[in-house]
Amino acid sequence: MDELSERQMQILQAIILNYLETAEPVGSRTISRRSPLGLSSATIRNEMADLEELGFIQQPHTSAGRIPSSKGYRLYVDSLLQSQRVPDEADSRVLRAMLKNKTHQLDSVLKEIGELLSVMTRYPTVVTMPRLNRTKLKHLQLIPLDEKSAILMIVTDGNIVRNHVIKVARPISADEGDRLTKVLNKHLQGLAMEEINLPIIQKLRHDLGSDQEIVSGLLDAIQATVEYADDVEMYTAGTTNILDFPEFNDISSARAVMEVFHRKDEMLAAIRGTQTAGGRNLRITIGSENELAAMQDCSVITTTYTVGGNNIGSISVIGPVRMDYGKVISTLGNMISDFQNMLETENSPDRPPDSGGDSPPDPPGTD
Amino acid sequence: MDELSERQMQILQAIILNYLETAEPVGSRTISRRSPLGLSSATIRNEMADLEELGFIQQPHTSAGRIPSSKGYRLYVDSLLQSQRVPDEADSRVLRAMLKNKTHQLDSVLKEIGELLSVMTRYPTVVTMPRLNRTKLKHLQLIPLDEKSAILMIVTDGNIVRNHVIKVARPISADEGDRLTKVLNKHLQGLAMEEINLPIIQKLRHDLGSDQEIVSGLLDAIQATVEYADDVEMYTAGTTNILDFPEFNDISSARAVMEVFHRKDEMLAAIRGTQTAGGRNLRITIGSENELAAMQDCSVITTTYTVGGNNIGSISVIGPVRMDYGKVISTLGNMISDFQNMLETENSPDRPPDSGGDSPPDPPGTD
DNA sequence: TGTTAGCACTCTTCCTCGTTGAGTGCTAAC
DNA sequence: GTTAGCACTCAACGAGGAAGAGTGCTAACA
Repeated sequence: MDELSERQMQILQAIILNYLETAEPVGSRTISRRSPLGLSSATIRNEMADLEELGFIQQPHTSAGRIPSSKGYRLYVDSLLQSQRVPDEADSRVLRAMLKNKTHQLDSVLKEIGELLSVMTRYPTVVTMPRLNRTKLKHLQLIPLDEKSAILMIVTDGNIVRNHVIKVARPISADEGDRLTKVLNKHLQGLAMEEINLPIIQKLRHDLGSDQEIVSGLLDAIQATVEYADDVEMYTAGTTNILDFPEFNDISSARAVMEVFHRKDEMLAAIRGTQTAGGRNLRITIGSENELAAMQDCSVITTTYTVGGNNIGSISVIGPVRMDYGKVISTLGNMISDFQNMLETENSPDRPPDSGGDSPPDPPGTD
Repeated sequence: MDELSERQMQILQAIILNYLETAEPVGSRTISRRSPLGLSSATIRNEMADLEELGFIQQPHTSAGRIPSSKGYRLYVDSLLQSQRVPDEADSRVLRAMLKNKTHQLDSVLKEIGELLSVMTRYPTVVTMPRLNRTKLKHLQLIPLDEKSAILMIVTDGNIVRNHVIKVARPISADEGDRLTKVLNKHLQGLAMEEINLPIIQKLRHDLGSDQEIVSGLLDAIQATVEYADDVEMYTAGTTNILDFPEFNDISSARAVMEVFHRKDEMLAAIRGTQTAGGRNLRITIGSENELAAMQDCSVITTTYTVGGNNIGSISVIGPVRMDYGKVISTLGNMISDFQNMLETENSPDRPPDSGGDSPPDPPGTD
């Protein structure tokens, strides 16, 4: 019942390919002419009726051609995922050139990746910064600035840096800054953000000692960072690309989709909700598989990266359901492995960060 | 010739007010009925013919009512600007509450202001961060991080902080870090970014001395900051609000305008191109006064703020030409003066940093 | 039994065309 | 200077009809 015959698969595939191209319902005659099956339109019609009954395609109205359903796309995409991905050398080169020129600021690199990806695929993209709350604190430093302010700098694993300007009641001397820096590091270094709790803060407050006004400013800044770490930073790029597609040709749907793109919480939920595909670091949600009503006409392809072990962020491409899955899967797959490569050569061994990333870390999915 | 009679002014105003409300061409009968002038539609028609000849209103087609031209709006707006602005206490309170909760990070405050403004006015907003290239360097610090990296922190006037993670060929000791920090500050402190030139760099390189590999990493980071300072950071908020308005009801214009909103260079040009209105810190560009073709159906209202003297950024509201100028002018005007106030009390006299972190602004997505 | 030709039928899309109504400009009267 | 009246214009709307794409079904064929 769930098994399709070889011929049905071919017809389904033909319908999907044609529909991806034209955005118009596909008729039996078109398939009959275009596909190498050599069957008459009448035969195709019979098969189509079966495919429709099985839920793989649907008819917008009687006497129109067929369009793939989410279930149909799903089958298509899953079979696509099994095929071997071919690294695109041109794309890779563009990315590497970009990465090379960048200073090693993770957030700006990620922004660029989002932009690049949206230019390469012509779809909107969303990238999220690594979540900081599971990240270990690597270094803290208090830097006296002038009579009334100082900076608390917090560096986490993966060299992500956060600053807080603190107002201080009286000037802090360089020596005092060093002393406070030492105490801070002694208590907090190596802890994950989410491990910082009240008892630790209490002990810290005690050890920091004397000047309550300065100490509470410090603690406030730390607390702000910890709270902020729960938040996820997100960047979108190329959102207007979605308006290229005829399925968003009417204002109301265009509006709805643009609004979702800019609403952070919903966007994050949509990305997080993507289903894990067996084995590979690629999650795909197709059309009605999206929970969000406004996203039912979109598909989301998401991949994740890790920095310094376990704190992860994501890179997603969003397109109409009728998107070019093959292209996006390979482009995104190549990009993420290049990027992850960079992160790793960057963060551990001491090799010049130039090494050509030839083999992607994740082998093609089995099952 | 350029002088309008009192009656003409009243009619023009009536046309504009009606059009702002309905977005439909205004007929003579409407004015005759609605306005307190007590004139028949025929008389209004005669006056309208004159106003049209003078260029203040126009007809979309024969036998339609009149709509204001950019020239008409300009007259209206200029007269509006002369009237006294009434501070809106409610708005002010919202802003102050927001500013209070924020830590003193200029960029996040500005982002919030943009969001807030777009919620309050229901129009898209654009804020730009202060340009750094005229900003004086206040402090530099080199912080050794681990065996392979260090952080160069650069603080400018107005306490804007930039970090660069630098890869180093060998570990830097704390003492060496301090020494390099001292040299950096000696040469660069007090300079404006744009004043950093080759001779200064050369002297700096000489004084930094010994280890060429480390020094060149440092210099690269400084150069990157200087280059970056030329760039302007920009945030947009509420862009989809523009789609509420019937003038962007067709996809092509909606698309065009959304695209401009996300194209940084064009957006900055549009903001910079706004004309200065006499005396006040408010610049308004109306419809066809915009250079950019895609912006001819929009009006831009811009105001500027200054941080630490002369480095300035801007806050803009963008709406359809048919926007509620009165409301935006007063909202934006109030907001900028509150904000500027905050910046000044922040940067000179000493008040304790009022910490009131009770509720984070946006909780991450649930479930 | 699977495949195909033929045919009647269903819908959408597009064009045309008349109607309606808002609004104008002009003229003549007040 | 103001107003009533009237002929005229033009966009918007909807009905009606033709065109065309595509279907399902039936009957014939290999």
